[in-house]
Amino acid sequence: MTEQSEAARRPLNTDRVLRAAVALADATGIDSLSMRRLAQELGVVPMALYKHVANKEELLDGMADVVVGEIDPPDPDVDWKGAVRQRILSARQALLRHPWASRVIESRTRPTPATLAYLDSMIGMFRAGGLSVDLTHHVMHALGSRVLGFSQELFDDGAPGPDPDTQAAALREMSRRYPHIAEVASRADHDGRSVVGPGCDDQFEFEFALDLLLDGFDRLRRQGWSSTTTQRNHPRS
Amino acid sequence: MTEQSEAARRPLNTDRVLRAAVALADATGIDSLSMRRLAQELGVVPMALYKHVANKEELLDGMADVVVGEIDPPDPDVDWKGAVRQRILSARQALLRHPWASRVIESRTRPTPATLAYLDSMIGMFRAGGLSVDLTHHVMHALGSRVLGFSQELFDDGAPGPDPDTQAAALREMSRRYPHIAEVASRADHDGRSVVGPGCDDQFEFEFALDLLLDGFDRLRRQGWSSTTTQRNHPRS
DNA sequence: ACCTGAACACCGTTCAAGT
DNA sequence: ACCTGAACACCGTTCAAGT
Repeated sequence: MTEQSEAARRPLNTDRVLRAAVALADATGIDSLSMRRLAQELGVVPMALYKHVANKEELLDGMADVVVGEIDPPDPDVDWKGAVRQRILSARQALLRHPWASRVIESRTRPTPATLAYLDSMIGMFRAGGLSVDLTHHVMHALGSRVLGFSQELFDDGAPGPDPDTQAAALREMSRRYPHIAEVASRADHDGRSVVGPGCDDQFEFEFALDLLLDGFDRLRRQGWSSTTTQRNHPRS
Repeated sequence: MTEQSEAARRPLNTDRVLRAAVALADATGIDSLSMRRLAQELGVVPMALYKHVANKEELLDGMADVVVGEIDPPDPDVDWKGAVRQRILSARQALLRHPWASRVIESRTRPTPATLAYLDSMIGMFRAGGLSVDLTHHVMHALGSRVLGFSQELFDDGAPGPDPDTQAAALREMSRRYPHIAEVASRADHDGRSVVGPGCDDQFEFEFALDLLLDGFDRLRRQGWSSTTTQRNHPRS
């Protein structure tokens, strides 16, 4: 499209690569985003990209972080439920602005820094609202794909992992940077087993959310709920 | 792997192609499933596959249907809530057996026949349970990714669509085959506008489910809910 | 009429040769 | 030391040539 305009001659950096990739995916779809096409868009030889991103997966990681970074910070002047509600709706808007983003975020096998920061902050909102660590944990699972357009369970399955020492160091570093995630992750369950690591009983988490919804449906059924009696904040356009 | 064993010499048909594709994806992951690799597995030249599937997208459609076809039918001897619960947990198991399936199903731009049949039957369960057409509609949206591991909203955005006549004929055929879907899809909203087609207010549906969950969380918080007091049907293995 | 090998237009990434 | 063109090992799909 833009074939090496003057602007494209500026020296490359990771940020410029990422923003160009996001713009290209927005304009032409994620399927036509290739390293070669992106390089061409930047007026650069394909190999030049590999100095700023290790490979395509890392490019996609960075793109995911750009989108997650667009989510509004929490509003401190609202009660916890309202603040969580606003924030999740803001996340939804970010994903709607970049239709490719849900799929890219879902396909990440490791959480990216911006995603971790977002989750940490979200957990902090529940904790500040008075939810226990235990309840907050299951609540985060229950929101699941709703909180970001992806299921956290995808983050569990993974590579063999490094030796115990580096793992412990990584955990300390993680606790420092994301204290709320650490608090939830290190809770002990009622058997006394510590549940850092493999951790979550996915079947339990799935049923927790499923039953919350089914119970809610049943309550509405008994009340004779109808959408016509519900106020719509955002009328159909 | 198997290089044209005797079994592979049997004449090809769509079913055998699909089952081989599912087996290959199960064994080696969806990323290494290519037309060429699949052909090799079947002891066949790549072009031979194109007599049984039009292209790779159609292959993926067929694979999605194989997985959806594995979901158990509803149990007629259980109340609606229990039956829906069982069925969704069965869907979850099917997806867990084929880790690639969620992503493939999510990436379909058009619903496949088995998916439509599953959704139709699921809607029928809610209707039989006494939920109104209106409530059932929003309930299906609320379950969203939970009902199948994908967000139905993905089905909305799409191609230009054929001329009105064929469209009307397709709608009649659809009503005959999937009566419950038709009933929900053709409901009139309170403005009197008929909402076949573009139809759903996604923002409303998203908030409907979000608020059901948030209200549920708040209720549990007030009750001092703890996971240790909750019976786990499926203890951690 | 059917089948298929070769070819086309792409990929992501490696690597050795050039400056 | 840095940069990059060519090459490698793949893709999905078309198409014309062979039977």
